[in-house]
Amino acid sequence: MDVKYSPKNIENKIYDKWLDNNCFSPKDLKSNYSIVLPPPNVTGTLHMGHAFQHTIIDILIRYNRMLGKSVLWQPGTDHAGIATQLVVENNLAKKNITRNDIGRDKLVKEIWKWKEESGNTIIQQTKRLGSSADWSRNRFTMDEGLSKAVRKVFIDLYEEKLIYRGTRLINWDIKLQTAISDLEVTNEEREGHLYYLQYKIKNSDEHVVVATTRPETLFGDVAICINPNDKRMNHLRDKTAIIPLINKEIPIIEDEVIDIDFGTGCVKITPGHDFNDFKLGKKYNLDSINILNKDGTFNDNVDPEFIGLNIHKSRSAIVDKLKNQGFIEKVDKYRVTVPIGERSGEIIEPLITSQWFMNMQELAKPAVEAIENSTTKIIPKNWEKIYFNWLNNIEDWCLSRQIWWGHRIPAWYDSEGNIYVGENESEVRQKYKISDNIILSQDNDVLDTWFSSALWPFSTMGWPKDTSELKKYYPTSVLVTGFDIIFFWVARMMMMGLKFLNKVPFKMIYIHGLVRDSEGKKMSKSIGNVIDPIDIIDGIELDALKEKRISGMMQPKLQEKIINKTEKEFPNGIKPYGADALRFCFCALASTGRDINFDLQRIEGYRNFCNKLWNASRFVFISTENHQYDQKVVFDKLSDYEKYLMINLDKLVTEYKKHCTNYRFDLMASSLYSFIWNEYCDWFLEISKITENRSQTNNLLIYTLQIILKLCHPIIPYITEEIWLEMKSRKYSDEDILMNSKFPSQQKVFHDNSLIEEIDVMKDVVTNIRKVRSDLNIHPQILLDIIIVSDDQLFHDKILRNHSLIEKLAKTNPIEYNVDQTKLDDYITVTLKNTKIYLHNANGIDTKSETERLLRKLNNLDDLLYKIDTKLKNKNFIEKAPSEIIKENTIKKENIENEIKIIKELLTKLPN
RNA sequence: GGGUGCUUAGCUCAGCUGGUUAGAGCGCCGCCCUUACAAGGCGGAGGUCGUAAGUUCGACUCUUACAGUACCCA
Repeated sequence: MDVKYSPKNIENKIYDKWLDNNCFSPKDLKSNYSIVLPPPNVTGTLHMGHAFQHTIIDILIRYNRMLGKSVLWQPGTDHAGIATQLVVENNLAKKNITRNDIGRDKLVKEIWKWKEESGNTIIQQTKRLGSSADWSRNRFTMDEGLSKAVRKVFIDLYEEKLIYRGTRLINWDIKLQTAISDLEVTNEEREGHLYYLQYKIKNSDEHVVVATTRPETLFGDVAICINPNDKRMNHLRDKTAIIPLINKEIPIIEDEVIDIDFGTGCVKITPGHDFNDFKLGKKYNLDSINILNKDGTFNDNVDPEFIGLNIHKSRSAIVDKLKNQGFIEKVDKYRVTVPIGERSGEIIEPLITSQWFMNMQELAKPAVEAIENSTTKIIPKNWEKIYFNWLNNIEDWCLSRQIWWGHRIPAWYDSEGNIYVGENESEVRQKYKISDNIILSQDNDVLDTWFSSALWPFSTMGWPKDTSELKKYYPTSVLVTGFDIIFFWVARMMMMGLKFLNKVPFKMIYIHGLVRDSEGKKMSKSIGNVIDPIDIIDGIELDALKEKRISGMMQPKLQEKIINKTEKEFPNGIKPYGADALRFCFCALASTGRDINFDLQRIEGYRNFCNKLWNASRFVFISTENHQYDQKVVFDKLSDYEKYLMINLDKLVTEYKKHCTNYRFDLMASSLYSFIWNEYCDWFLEISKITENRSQTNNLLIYTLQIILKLCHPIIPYITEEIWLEMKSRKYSDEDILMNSKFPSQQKVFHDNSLIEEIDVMKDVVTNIRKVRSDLNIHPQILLDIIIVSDDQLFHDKILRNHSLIEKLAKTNPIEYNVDQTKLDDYITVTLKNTKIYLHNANGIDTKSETERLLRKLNNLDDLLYKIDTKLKNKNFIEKAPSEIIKENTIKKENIENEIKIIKELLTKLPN
């Protein structure tokens, strides 16, 4: 083993070793465990969220593998329809080529080419994290098998009339010229205006004033609506209004949904361009008038002056014209909510078009029930509410997208517009008995990307074929994913799994939080606070980091801001911490599903932990040179401390398992951390240096290290595997590869409480002596003269039995006991319950600081005593509290009083 | 507007079904280069647990209100 721990030198080597030994593919064993990876976009690069997710999944996977299960971790990528097409289109645009120049087939070919070249970036990066997914089974949502599954689901649902074609209002992205689902639209609040428009009343001099944030849609108005309870509006009942500019007559209708307090209490109804109005329009059987072309320009349903102009750009022109003709009463400033397309960043227009939809209500029911009756459990439980809330108010899903990259809808039309759905054209002709001379053309649209992801848990396992994988690994054990895709993905997988396999896709859904920056801000390119996990693993120089963060950033102002921020936060760039430290860090931060504020300082601590483990291992190997290792540990023969260690080691295994099954990775990490650092290293390794039974202690050093390595392996696989190599080469283990080794079983050791107490006393005595040494500034090398006086025989015996440990660990001369106390005037004292520890004042001890120390302690004890005393004097407490608690407090009080007495006595003895 | 979290040491977070002298890591202070590790050792300081009421013998923990904050939905 290298003297220095350097992750760079071991990680790639170890990963290759695992690959060479085919460690990632499932073995054929009795019990099964499986996880499907949420497939990242092919266009994506690894970010902290992925790294966090992979860490958690890999911990579960490696742990269960070591428990002796057949474990499948199914990886893959998602074709990400719009995003991927955009990437390739943008590349073409650099060569001044548009998609229409080359046509559908060629564009799709280009995208496949891009996918082959660049689509694996994220997979390659992922491997750096140590992820032990079965890469040989890597799937892509547009693979032939998965596409087959998509077609089957579409056809089956169509035949059940759960998928249908309909004309209705959908979210239309003007820039991308495609429909998008409501989930892909985010609502942003922006500074805007509320326009008060006057509509003339027919056959009258009156007018009605309508408040609207979108005056330009008035060409599509079909009614004006008032609240029937609004007395101010009585004169308007049953009247007809006239749309300004185009002078079209529209009725005034009444409905209670109208908010009397908004604007004037009158609202214009534009069913063709507003979702609420669309519903109202249906209710009152009103027409829907579309005023837009697909590119967002006005069609000929508007004032001729505006035909062909972009709707967003012509608002001010329309407002001007209205103003000039006196139709605008006033304009107020107003916060408006604007729908924005997630992909394009453009304002989304509600538009009436013909699309494919999936009827969700029926499919949602079993998905709700599965959670209700705990067939699938969600952890943390509070996400269930969100899940229910969405599924219980679900709207039909708009499936079709007007793009070219994706699963083309398996529907064909004849010249009369009849629809035929089937596997392919010839199958359709056969199925519907269509003769060859009738021309059929396939639907031009593709399916929403999430359609194929919804089938992921079973399409990756070969469905619709009845495969052995499905039998073995479906339902999967757990889904590990972020809350942001509960709707997009998790709920839809539940629906599809239940519909087509009659079984939930996973038994458990573990929802993890978002990884944010150290200030709790979302990591985003535009804020410039993104950290690339690879940079944490390999390290990065400041200049390179700055360059990376501003690349592709157009605004110089933003660039400057990001550069300043980066220089401030990482004045020396980022050091290479290695994948293990990153993983341990994520593990330790994965508490109860809340977001993680990622602080680099924290990772440093875990890199140090890896270093500690490395050096402790080196120490073990150095001390056990030429040792004949015996796997059997005979508990009875061990020294008291060693027994104590074994009991605690066993406790650690138990806790670890508990935490892992409860998905409390933070607790898992901290119990490992504290045992290894605070017990194994701080006490055992030190005690081992002064052992009286070298061979037995050596054996235990190795034994404990082996278990520690196994427990650590799921979290920090690289370093543990590397250390294991040494274990193996010294013939301390038969197990070749740590990752394939057997998880430690709990040992049947004695649970000896008095032993635990005894060692705790020993530690207490040592710590107290060290405390005084430090307080009094005595050099660590000087051996102290110690006298121990105890009123408590039991306590005294415990100390006596461990005297040699105390002497060596606290660096003292042989301890004396119960000497004549009158001789102790020039000693200072530490109290420990009923016991006094005297240190000889031979080294010019600073009595002033000693007095201060004692007074400080006395103060604390006084406070404590007061608290307990008031409690015990409270009648109600004595009457109502359980006797155990009262007893506990009484004993506590006695101890404190005793201690106070001793300290006071000491203070009087101290020379001033 | 509706909903859901969060608020504990300078920072990032634990604290299970109410009874602990309220914990950890990092940071900070002091001493020490002791032959596994200075990416280290030993020791220390630091908190009226967001505010206010309530339930209770007893509240960081339960209830309510309020404040701040974050996110989701409309």
